[in-house]
Amino acid sequence: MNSGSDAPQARRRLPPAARTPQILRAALEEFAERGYAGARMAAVASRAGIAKGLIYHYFSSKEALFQATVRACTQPLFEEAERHLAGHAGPARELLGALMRMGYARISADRQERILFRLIITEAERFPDLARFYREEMLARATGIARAVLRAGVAAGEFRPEVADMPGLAEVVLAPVLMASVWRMILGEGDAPAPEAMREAHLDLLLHGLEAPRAPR
Amino acid sequence: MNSGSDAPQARRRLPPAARTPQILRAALEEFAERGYAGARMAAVASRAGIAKGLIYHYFSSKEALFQATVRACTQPLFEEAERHLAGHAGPARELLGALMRMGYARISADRQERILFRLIITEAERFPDLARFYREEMLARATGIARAVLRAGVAAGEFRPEVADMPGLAEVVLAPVLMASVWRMILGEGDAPAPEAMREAHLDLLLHGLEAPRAPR
DNA sequence: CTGCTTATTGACCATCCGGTCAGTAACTCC
DNA sequence: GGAGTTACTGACCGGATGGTCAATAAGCAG
Repeated sequence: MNSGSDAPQARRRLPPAARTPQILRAALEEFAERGYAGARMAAVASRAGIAKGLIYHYFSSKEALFQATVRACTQPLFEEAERHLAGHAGPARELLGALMRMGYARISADRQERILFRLIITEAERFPDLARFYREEMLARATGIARAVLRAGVAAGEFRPEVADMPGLAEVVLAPVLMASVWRMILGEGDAPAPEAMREAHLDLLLHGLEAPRAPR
Repeated sequence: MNSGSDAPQARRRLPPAARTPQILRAALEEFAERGYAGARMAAVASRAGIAKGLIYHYFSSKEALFQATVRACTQPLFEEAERHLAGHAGPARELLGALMRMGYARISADRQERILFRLIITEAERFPDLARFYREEMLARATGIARAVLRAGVAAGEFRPEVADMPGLAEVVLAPVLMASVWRMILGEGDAPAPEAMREAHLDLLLHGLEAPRAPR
């Protein structure tokens, strides 16, 4: 099914640097489809086009494979947003709009990211390492970006001064994007609230809610 | 473990009307802790203080037990909010504040509700019935409440007229409450963003973002 | 080509788990 | 108290699954 392009047909020796990501990709698919408990090591092997035993040559157990899988996916997640943030010069409200478009677009396009999020939601309680990883490497990074935008807006006089360091505000600003993703996981593409509508409403609410009164237009 | 109060010590015959909720409660605990695939029927039986076979006297399979478990929990979920909505007379912004306090308080207090939500997130893709149930009985009800508040505010001249029927806005308004719940599931009580801070920031953002401008821009 | 290293295999094991069933006893009705 | 109903038990089964290991062969150095 998945193995059209990269599955070896016969026994084919590969250096670990090539085999490892192949296994991790297969594992992400399997964990995503079945959850941790439901995933079968034999199915991971089959998706990767290798024998089950080989997985244990690279990962000591199912749990080790799971942790490695989650970690391997978060690398490129925030890079784009952070690049955007660093390179932006214009008004904060445009930056906000651009980041919002990026966030909601990702929710629509990137199924792997939703899947990853669901895995974290599902398994964090059982794997404290995973919860810590989410908190430090994902949530903190995301709220950091939101806070930076808020502060930039205040510094430029676009936003009300109070919003610069209001506790909980970054999380509130972020939440609808994430919930759009969650709803799409639960209900599927057809029945979930439309991300574009949410994005427009979200942006409208934020701009009216954050903006300093009598904003120059 | 859980069976301090209602677990029978020896064979004790109970009418189905008493046994069924006992099994459902045990099942909720087990499903919540392990997910669908990870839950063991023997553990459900043990939590309920009965033999495994008895479960199959009441439910035909693991899946039937799961569906019944989810359905049994949603009854009282929205009743309070809807009662509040129907009985309110004052300004919409006070109604909004009251509903917000209620929502965030529930997230803090009611662990079962968070658990239920996670079960839905986790398993909806595999059980289309469950997704439909969530859409119709939970999300639609919740957005309905939010929309009613928005319309009431517009009707009273408190909110900008555009917000009465802006597509996606009800979902955006709702999202932070739900994300507060999700974060609490993932990170636990200690490390999740504080619901009180989120509530205050959320309310502040909403009131500024929804309110009709007093002075023309 | 020869021999060494190690990536790779697939049969195998022990265990666990959903589901069954034949038997048992608690409760009810007469 | 006797008979009938049915809630209840727990041993058991078949299949699935995480994990092991000895054999195998691909690639490489000489």
